[in-house]
Amino acid sequence: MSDEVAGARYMARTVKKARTALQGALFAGLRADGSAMRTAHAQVFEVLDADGTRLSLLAERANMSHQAMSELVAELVGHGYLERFADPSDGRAKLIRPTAAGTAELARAGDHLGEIRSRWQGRLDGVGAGLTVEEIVDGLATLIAVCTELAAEKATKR
Amino acid sequence: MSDEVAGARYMARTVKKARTALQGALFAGLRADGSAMRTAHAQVFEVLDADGTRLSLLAERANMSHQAMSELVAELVGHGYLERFADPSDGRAKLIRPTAAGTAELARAGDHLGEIRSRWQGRLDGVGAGLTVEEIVDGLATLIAVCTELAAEKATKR
DNA sequence: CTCATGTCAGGTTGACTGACATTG
DNA sequence: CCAATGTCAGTCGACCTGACATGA
Repeated sequence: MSDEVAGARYMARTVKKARTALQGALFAGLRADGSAMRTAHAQVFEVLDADGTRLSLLAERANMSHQAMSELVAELVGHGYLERFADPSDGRAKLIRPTAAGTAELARAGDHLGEIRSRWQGRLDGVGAGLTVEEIVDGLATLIAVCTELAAEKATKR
Repeated sequence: MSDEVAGARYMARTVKKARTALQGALFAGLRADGSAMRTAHAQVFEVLDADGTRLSLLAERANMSHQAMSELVAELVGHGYLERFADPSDGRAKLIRPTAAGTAELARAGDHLGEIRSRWQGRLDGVGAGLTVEEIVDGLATLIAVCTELAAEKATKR
Protein backbone atom coordinates (compact mmCIF):
# COMPACT_ATOMS: atom_id res chain seq x y z
CA MET A 1 0.00 0.00 0.00
CA SER A 2 1.39 3.40 -0.94
CA ASP A 3 2.05 6.18 1.55
CA GLU A 4 -0.58 8.21 -0.32
CA VAL A 5 -3.30 5.76 0.56
CA ALA A 6 -2.04 5.17 4.08
CA GLY A 7 -2.12 8.90 4.74
CA ALA A 8 -5.60 9.19 3.30
CA ARG A 9 -6.84 6.36 5.51
CA TYR A 10 -5.26 7.91 8.56
CA MET A 11 -7.02 11.14 7.64
CA ALA A 12 -10.37 9.36 7.52
CA ARG A 13 -9.89 7.58 10.83
CA THR A 14 -8.78 10.78 12.53
CA VAL A 15 -11.69 12.87 11.29
CA LYS A 16 -14.04 10.12 12.42
CA LYS A 17 -12.48 9.78 15.85
CA ALA A 18 -12.36 13.54 16.40
CA ARG A 19 -16.12 13.76 16.34
CA THR A 20 -16.58 10.83 18.70
CA ALA A 21 -13.97 12.18 21.11
CA LEU A 22 -15.39 15.70 21.11
CA GLN A 23 -18.91 14.45 21.75
CA GLY A 24 -17.64 12.16 24.47
CA ALA A 25 -15.84 14.98 26.26
CA LEU A 26 -18.80 17.35 25.99
CA PHE A 27 -21.34 14.87 27.34
CA ALA A 28 -19.00 13.63 30.05
CA GLY A 29 -18.91 17.23 31.21
CA LEU A 30 -22.67 17.68 30.98
CA ARG A 31 -23.36 14.46 32.85
CA ALA A 32 -20.93 15.55 35.57
CA ASP A 33 -23.15 18.64 35.90
CA GLY A 34 -26.15 16.36 36.38
CA SER A 35 -27.66 17.05 32.98
CA ALA A 36 -30.15 14.70 31.37
CA MET A 37 -29.07 15.70 27.85
CA ARG A 38 -28.25 12.98 25.38
CA THR A 39 -26.18 13.15 22.23
CA ALA A 40 -29.15 13.46 19.92
CA HIS A 41 -30.60 16.36 21.88
CA ALA A 42 -27.71 18.67 21.07
CA GLN A 43 -28.77 19.17 17.48
CA VAL A 44 -32.12 20.56 18.57
CA PHE A 45 -30.42 23.40 20.41
CA GLU A 46 -28.12 23.93 17.45
CA VAL A 47 -31.03 25.00 15.28
CA LEU A 48 -33.27 26.63 17.87
CA ASP A 49 -34.14 30.34 18.05
CA ALA A 50 -34.62 31.97 21.43
CA ASP A 51 -38.08 33.32 20.58
CA GLY A 52 -39.72 30.20 19.18
CA THR A 53 -39.34 28.07 16.07
CA ARG A 54 -41.68 25.68 14.23
CA LEU A 55 -41.05 21.98 14.42
CA SER A 56 -40.83 21.58 10.67
CA LEU A 57 -38.29 24.39 10.42
CA LEU A 58 -36.19 22.82 13.15
CA ALA A 59 -36.30 19.53 11.29
CA GLU A 60 -35.30 21.16 8.03
CA ARG A 61 -32.41 23.03 9.60
CA ALA A 62 -31.17 19.91 11.38
CA ASN A 63 -31.55 17.93 8.16
CA MET A 64 -33.88 15.31 9.56
CA SER A 65 -37.54 14.28 9.34
CA HIS A 66 -40.05 16.30 11.31
CA GLN A 67 -41.13 13.08 13.02
CA ALA A 68 -37.67 12.45 14.40
CA MET A 69 -37.35 16.07 15.50
CA SER A 70 -40.76 15.85 17.13
CA GLU A 71 -39.57 13.02 19.34
CA LEU A 72 -36.40 14.83 20.38
CA VAL A 73 -38.40 17.92 21.23
CA ALA A 74 -40.91 15.86 23.23
CA GLU A 75 -38.09 14.41 25.33
CA LEU A 76 -36.56 17.82 25.95
CA VAL A 77 -39.97 19.20 26.90
CA GLY A 78 -40.22 16.30 29.35
CA HIS A 79 -36.88 17.28 30.86
CA GLY A 80 -38.05 20.87 31.19
CA TYR A 81 -35.53 22.30 28.75
CA LEU A 82 -38.02 23.29 26.05
CA GLU A 83 -41.63 24.39 25.90
CA ARG A 84 -44.23 24.28 23.14
CA PHE A 85 -46.80 27.00 22.64
CA ALA A 86 -49.34 27.72 19.94
CA ASP A 87 -48.31 30.03 17.13
CA PRO A 88 -50.65 33.04 17.47
CA SER A 89 -50.53 33.67 13.72
CA ASP A 90 -51.15 30.07 12.55
CA GLY A 91 -53.43 27.67 14.36
CA ARG A 92 -51.83 24.62 12.73
CA ALA A 93 -48.41 25.37 14.07
CA LYS A 94 -46.82 25.18 17.48
CA LEU A 95 -43.68 27.06 18.30
CA ILE A 96 -40.82 25.65 20.34
CA ARG A 97 -38.52 27.71 22.54
CA PRO A 98 -36.06 27.06 25.35
CA THR A 99 -37.14 27.46 28.96
CA ALA A 100 -34.88 29.14 31.49
CA ALA A 101 -33.47 25.71 32.34
CA GLY A 102 -32.86 25.06 28.65
CA THR A 103 -31.01 28.31 28.21
CA ALA A 104 -28.90 27.53 31.27
CA GLU A 105 -28.16 24.09 29.86
CA LEU A 106 -27.10 25.62 26.58
CA ALA A 107 -24.78 27.98 28.43
CA ARG A 108 -23.22 25.08 30.31
CA ALA A 109 -22.65 23.22 27.06
CA GLY A 110 -21.04 26.34 25.62
CA ASP A 111 -18.76 26.58 28.64
CA HIS A 112 -17.66 22.98 28.26
CA LEU A 113 -16.96 23.51 24.58
CA GLY A 114 -15.04 26.67 25.43
CA GLU A 115 -12.94 24.71 27.88
CA ILE A 116 -12.20 22.06 25.29
CA ARG A 117 -11.35 24.71 22.74
CA SER A 118 -8.94 26.59 24.97
CA ARG A 119 -7.24 23.40 26.13
CA TRP A 120 -6.87 22.36 22.53
CA GLN A 121 -5.33 25.70 21.62
CA GLY A 122 -2.99 25.41 24.58
CA ARG A 123 -1.82 22.03 23.39
CA LEU A 124 -1.35 23.32 19.86
CA ASP A 125 0.78 26.16 21.19
CA GLY A 126 2.84 23.62 23.13
CA VAL A 127 3.62 21.64 20.01
CA GLY A 128 5.04 24.78 18.47
CA ALA A 129 3.72 24.33 14.94
CA GLY A 130 2.03 27.69 15.21
CA LEU A 131 -1.39 26.30 14.36
CA THR A 132 -4.60 27.82 15.67
CA VAL A 133 -7.93 26.17 16.33
CA GLU A 134 -9.50 28.63 13.95
CA GLU A 135 -7.24 27.57 11.11
CA ILE A 136 -8.01 23.91 11.68
CA VAL A 137 -11.74 24.52 11.85
CA ASP A 138 -11.60 26.59 8.66
CA GLY A 139 -9.63 23.77 7.07
CA LEU A 140 -12.35 21.33 8.08
CA ALA A 141 -14.97 23.63 6.60
CA THR A 142 -13.03 23.38 3.34
CA LEU A 143 -13.07 19.58 3.63
CA ILE A 144 -16.83 19.67 4.09
CA ALA A 145 -17.22 21.77 0.95
CA VAL A 146 -14.99 19.41 -1.05
CA CYS A 147 -16.84 16.32 0.16
CA THR A 148 -20.24 17.81 -0.56
CA GLU A 149 -19.20 18.57 -4.13
CA LEU A 150 -17.63 15.17 -4.62
CA ALA A 151 -20.67 13.35 -3.26
CA ALA A 152 -22.90 15.28 -5.66
CA GLU A 153 -20.64 14.40 -8.60
CA LYS A 154 -20.55 10.70 -7.76
CA ALA A 155 -24.29 10.55 -7.20
CA THR A 156 -25.07 11.93 -10.67
CA LYS A 157 -22.47 9.69 -12.30
CA ARG A 158 -24.15 6.61 -10.86
CA MET B 1 -23.52 35.01 23.99
CA SER B 2 -19.80 35.73 23.88
CA ASP B 3 -17.63 35.24 20.83
CA GLU B 4 -15.70 32.64 22.82
CA VAL B 5 -18.74 30.42 23.12
CA ALA B 6 -19.94 31.09 19.58
CA GLY B 7 -16.54 30.03 18.23
CA ALA B 8 -16.54 26.92 20.37
CA ARG B 9 -20.00 25.97 19.13
CA TYR B 10 -18.98 26.52 15.54
CA MET B 11 -15.98 24.30 16.19
CA ALA B 12 -18.24 21.51 17.49
CA ARG B 13 -20.64 21.74 14.55
CA THR B 14 -17.80 21.75 12.05
CA VAL B 15 -16.00 18.74 13.52
CA LYS B 16 -19.30 16.88 13.55
CA LYS B 17 -20.18 17.79 9.98
CA ALA B 18 -16.71 16.95 8.70
CA ARG B 19 -17.14 13.30 9.62
CA THR B 20 -20.58 13.08 8.05
CA ALA B 21 -19.42 14.79 4.88
CA LEU B 22 -16.30 12.64 4.54
CA GLN B 23 -18.27 9.45 5.02
CA GLY B 24 -20.88 10.64 2.58
CA ALA B 25 -18.31 11.38 -0.13
CA LEU B 26 -16.50 8.07 0.39
CA PHE B 27 -19.64 5.94 0.19
CA ALA B 28 -21.06 7.93 -2.70
CA GLY B 29 -17.88 6.99 -4.53
CA LEU B 30 -18.05 3.34 -3.51
CA ARG B 31 -21.69 3.05 -4.49
CA ALA B 32 -20.89 4.59 -7.87
CA ASP B 33 -18.39 1.72 -8.27
CA GLY B 34 -21.22 -0.73 -7.59
CA SER B 35 -20.02 -1.64 -4.12
CA ALA B 36 -22.33 -3.18 -1.53
CA MET B 37 -20.34 -1.68 1.36
CA ARG B 38 -22.20 0.16 4.05
CA THR B 39 -20.92 2.68 6.54
CA ALA B 40 -20.57 0.23 9.38
CA HIS B 41 -18.55 -2.18 7.28
CA ALA B 42 -15.63 0.21 6.94
CA GLN B 43 -14.47 -0.22 10.49
CA VAL B 44 -14.04 -3.96 9.97
CA PHE B 45 -11.46 -3.31 7.28
CA GLU B 46 -9.84 -0.68 9.45
CA VAL B 47 -8.83 -3.29 12.01
CA LEU B 48 -8.28 -6.29 9.73
CA ASP B 49 -4.92 -7.98 9.09
CA ALA B 50 -4.24 -9.42 5.65
CA ASP B 51 -3.38 -12.88 7.00
CA GLY B 52 -6.32 -13.48 9.30
CA THR B 53 -7.56 -12.06 12.60
CA ARG B 54 -9.81 -13.43 15.34
CA LEU B 55 -13.29 -12.03 15.74
CA SER B 56 -12.74 -11.04 19.34
CA LEU B 57 -9.55 -9.19 18.46
CA LEU B 58 -11.33 -7.34 15.66
CA ALA B 59 -14.06 -6.35 18.09
CA GLU B 60 -11.55 -5.16 20.66
CA ARG B 61 -9.61 -3.10 18.14
CA ALA B 62 -12.79 -1.55 16.74
CA ASN B 63 -14.02 -0.85 20.29
CA MET B 64 -17.28 -2.76 19.97
CA SER B 65 -18.85 -5.98 21.23
CA HIS B 66 -17.82 -9.21 19.53
CA GLN B 67 -21.49 -9.83 18.78
CA ALA B 68 -21.80 -6.66 16.77
CA MET B 69 -18.54 -7.35 14.95
CA SER B 70 -19.74 -10.89 14.25
CA GLU B 71 -22.75 -9.54 12.40
CA LEU B 72 -20.71 -7.11 10.34
CA VAL B 73 -18.30 -9.87 9.39
CA ALA B 74 -21.19 -12.18 8.47
CA GLU B 75 -22.56 -9.57 6.09
CA LEU B 76 -19.18 -8.98 4.49
CA VAL B 77 -18.71 -12.73 4.10
CA GLY B 78 -22.09 -12.77 2.39
CA HIS B 79 -20.92 -10.09 -0.02
CA GLY B 80 -17.76 -12.06 -0.74
CA TYR B 81 -15.38 -9.51 0.73
CA LEU B 82 -14.24 -11.61 3.69
CA GLU B 83 -13.79 -15.29 4.45
CA ARG B 84 -13.73 -17.23 7.68
CA PHE B 85 -11.45 -20.21 8.22
CA ALA B 86 -10.56 -22.30 11.25
CA ASP B 87 -7.50 -21.31 13.22
CA PRO B 88 -5.11 -24.29 12.83
CA SER B 89 -3.61 -23.61 16.27
CA ASP B 90 -6.88 -23.20 18.22
CA GLY B 91 -10.02 -25.16 17.47
CA ARG B 92 -12.26 -22.66 19.25
CA ALA B 93 -11.25 -19.78 17.07
CA LYS B 94 -11.98 -18.85 13.51
CA LEU B 95 -9.82 -16.41 11.63
CA ILE B 96 -11.14 -13.74 9.31
CA ARG B 97 -9.28 -12.43 6.30
CA PRO B 98 -10.13 -10.44 3.19
CA THR B 99 -10.80 -12.24 -0.07
CA ALA B 100 -9.37 -10.93 -3.33
CA ALA B 101 -12.61 -9.01 -3.80
CA GLY B 102 -12.25 -7.57 -0.32
CA THR B 103 -8.71 -6.43 -0.96
CA ALA B 104 -9.80 -4.82 -4.22
CA GLU B 105 -12.63 -3.07 -2.38
CA LEU B 106 -10.21 -1.78 0.19
CA ALA B 107 -7.98 -0.46 -2.58
CA ARG B 108 -10.91 1.33 -4.18
CA ALA B 109 -11.82 2.91 -0.86
CA GLY B 110 -8.22 4.03 -0.49
CA ASP B 111 -8.31 5.56 -3.95
CA HIS B 112 -11.47 7.49 -3.15
CA LEU B 113 -9.95 8.76 0.08
CA GLY B 114 -6.80 9.72 -1.81
CA GLU B 115 -8.90 11.68 -4.27
CA ILE B 116 -10.69 13.48 -1.44
CA ARG B 117 -7.39 14.21 0.26
CA SER B 118 -5.73 15.65 -2.82
CA ARG B 119 -8.76 17.77 -3.70
CA TRP B 120 -8.81 19.04 -0.17
CA GLN B 121 -5.14 19.95 -0.34
CA GLY B 122 -5.73 21.67 -3.66
CA ARG B 123 -8.48 23.77 -2.14
CA LEU B 124 -6.32 24.63 0.85
CA ASP B 125 -3.56 25.77 -1.51
CA GLY B 126 -6.10 27.90 -3.33
CA VAL B 127 -7.08 29.71 -0.16
CA GLY B 128 -3.46 30.66 0.32
CA ALA B 129 -3.27 30.20 4.08
CA GLY B 130 -0.42 27.77 3.57
CA LEU B 131 -2.13 24.98 5.48
CA THR B 132 -1.56 21.33 4.70
CA VAL B 133 -3.87 18.39 5.21
CA GLU B 134 -1.21 16.81 7.38
CA GLU B 135 -1.16 19.77 9.75
CA ILE B 136 -4.93 19.73 10.10
CA VAL B 137 -5.02 16.00 10.72
CA ASP B 138 -2.25 16.31 13.31
CA GLY B 139 -4.22 19.12 14.90
CA LEU B 140 -7.26 16.86 15.08
CA ALA B 141 -5.17 14.15 16.67
CA THR B 142 -4.29 16.69 19.34
CA LEU B 143 -7.99 17.44 19.82
CA ILE B 144 -8.68 13.74 20.27
CA ALA B 145 -5.99 13.51 22.94
CA VAL B 146 -7.36 16.56 24.76
CA CYS B 147 -10.92 15.24 24.66
CA THR B 148 -9.92 11.80 25.88
CA GLU B 149 -8.16 13.32 28.87
CA LEU B 150 -11.03 15.68 29.64
CA ALA B 151 -13.61 12.91 29.43
CA ALA B 152 -11.59 10.82 31.86
CA GLU B 153 -11.33 13.76 34.28
CA LYS B 154 -15.05 14.50 34.19
CA ALA B 155 -15.96 10.85 34.60
CA THR B 156 -13.93 10.48 37.79
CA LYS B 157 -15.22 13.77 39.17
CA ARG B 158 -18.80 12.59 38.82
C1' DC C 1 -13.63 -27.13 36.05
C1' DT C 2 -12.69 -22.84 34.26
C1' DC C 3 -11.60 -19.68 30.66
C1' DA C 4 -11.81 -18.07 25.96
C1' DT C 5 -14.32 -18.03 21.64
C1' DG C 6 -18.24 -17.43 19.11
C1' DT C 7 -23.49 -17.86 18.24
C1' DC C 8 -28.38 -16.88 19.38
C1' DA C 9 -32.00 -14.08 21.26
C1' DG C 10 -33.73 -9.86 22.68
C1' DG C 11 -33.33 -4.81 23.88
C1' DT C 12 -32.09 0.28 22.97
C1' DT C 13 -31.09 4.47 20.40
C1' DG C 14 -31.66 7.39 16.73
C1' DA C 15 -32.98 7.75 12.80
C1' DC C 16 -36.51 6.65 8.69
C1' DT C 17 -41.29 6.21 5.82
C1' DG C 18 -46.33 5.88 5.51
C1' DA C 19 -50.95 7.08 7.06
C1' DC C 20 -53.78 10.33 9.10
C1' DA C 21 -56.27 14.38 11.64
C1' DT C 22 -56.37 19.40 11.78
C1' DT C 23 -56.12 24.00 10.15
C1' DG C 24 -55.50 27.95 6.51
C1' DC D 1 -60.31 20.97 -2.30
C1' DC D 2 -55.37 21.49 -1.57
C1' DA D 3 -51.20 22.47 1.00
C1' DA D 4 -48.85 22.74 5.36
C1' DT D 5 -48.32 21.20 10.16
C1' DG D 6 -47.87 17.83 13.35
C1' DT D 7 -49.04 13.03 15.58
C1' DC D 8 -49.26 7.94 15.52
C1' DA D 9 -47.56 3.61 14.05
C1' DG D 10 -44.32 0.69 12.15
C1' DT D 11 -39.48 -0.28 10.31
C1' DC D 12 -34.48 -0.22 10.05
C1' DG D 13 -29.47 0.14 11.07
C1' DA D 14 -26.04 -0.25 14.29
C1' DC D 15 -25.07 -0.96 18.26
C1' DC D 16 -25.75 -3.14 23.18
C1' DT D 17 -26.35 -7.04 27.18
C1' DG D 18 -27.45 -11.71 28.68
C1' DA D 19 -27.54 -16.69 28.00
C1' DC D 20 -25.44 -20.51 26.11
C1' DA D 21 -22.67 -24.29 23.31
C1' DT D 22 -18.10 -25.78 22.44
C1' DG D 23 -13.22 -26.52 22.64
C1' DA D 24 -8.28 -25.74 25.30
